[in-house]
Amino acid sequence: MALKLCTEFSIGDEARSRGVDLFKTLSVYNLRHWFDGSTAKIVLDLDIPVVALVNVDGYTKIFASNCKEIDLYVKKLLWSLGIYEDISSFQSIASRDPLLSRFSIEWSGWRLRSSDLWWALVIGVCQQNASFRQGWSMVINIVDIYGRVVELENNGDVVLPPHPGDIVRDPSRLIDTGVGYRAKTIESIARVFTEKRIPSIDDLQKMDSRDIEAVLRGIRGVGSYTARLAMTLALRRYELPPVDRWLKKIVSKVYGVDEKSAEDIWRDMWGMWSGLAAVALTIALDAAPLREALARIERGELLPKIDTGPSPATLWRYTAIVKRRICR
DNA sequence: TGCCAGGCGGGGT
DNA sequence: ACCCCGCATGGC
Repeated sequence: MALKLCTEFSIGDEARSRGVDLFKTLSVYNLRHWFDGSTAKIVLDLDIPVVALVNVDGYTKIFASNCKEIDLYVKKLLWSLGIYEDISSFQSIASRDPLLSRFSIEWSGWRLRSSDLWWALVIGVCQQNASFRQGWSMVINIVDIYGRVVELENNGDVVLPPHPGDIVRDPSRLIDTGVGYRAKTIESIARVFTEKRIPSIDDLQKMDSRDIEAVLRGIRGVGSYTARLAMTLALRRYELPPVDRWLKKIVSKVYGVDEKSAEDIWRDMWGMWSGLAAVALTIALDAAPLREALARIERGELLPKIDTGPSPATLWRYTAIVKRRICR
């Protein structure tokens, strides 16, 4: 399959005038498949498909098989980069926070780059009961095994994350990705999406956060953490934070509260930005495992490092972060 | 080597 | 409303 070049333009001025740092925005939580240090490949629609090439200088090309809805794609690109997201109130809360004040200044240009809802759920499931490294190695393996390469007119090619239909068609290969018992969950999510047993993104966006969470939790294997992470990553809905053991322990330690009330404290502090703040903290601490994260907080090391091995900020530099299983 | 890790659901109380 | 356990896999 080949996609046509529909349009090219620059978002550089727009990004600059809104204080958006495109390198940070494009590189964080990205993979080698979709970022090489200067250009990001952003999948705007997995069904059609639609792909944008965005350079860190802002120069952008949009590719699709059908260029009719180009205005919609441009809008979606700007939305997915968070260009128009006014995070000033997030930054003002962060400036008074012991964990994120430094991050919010040094990384003020970072915006969360949103992804497809189905894919965000897969990412969430891969983080369940696993370390950062293990979780992201699962994601990479899934792309390597199920991803589909499409050509971009005169601009090389791109590997698309698997379409849910690809998983439904042949779930057996999930075993080779190292997801273990999570395979069942990934498969049931894929089925929900292919059978359209879930409201459209537009309909979900009209719903209350609690209701969206309930819809996502209706999928077996998707609990509150995964549902909320997906809402954060795919819908830019941050009012319900994904609280895992990691965040719970850090919050209870740093703010001196019971682990049971960690979520309440976090939501009281961050309000509508709770989910974004949770993701920001993983960046600031390089997603270090709990013990190490607590030690870093103790030492006041609250900015991402570049030499700590795979981390949210450097993930894109790695092709594989753990050894791939040799298939029989 | 045997734990254990950014969850989850099912079963207990 | 809690608490507790098993669960695939890979890292240490």
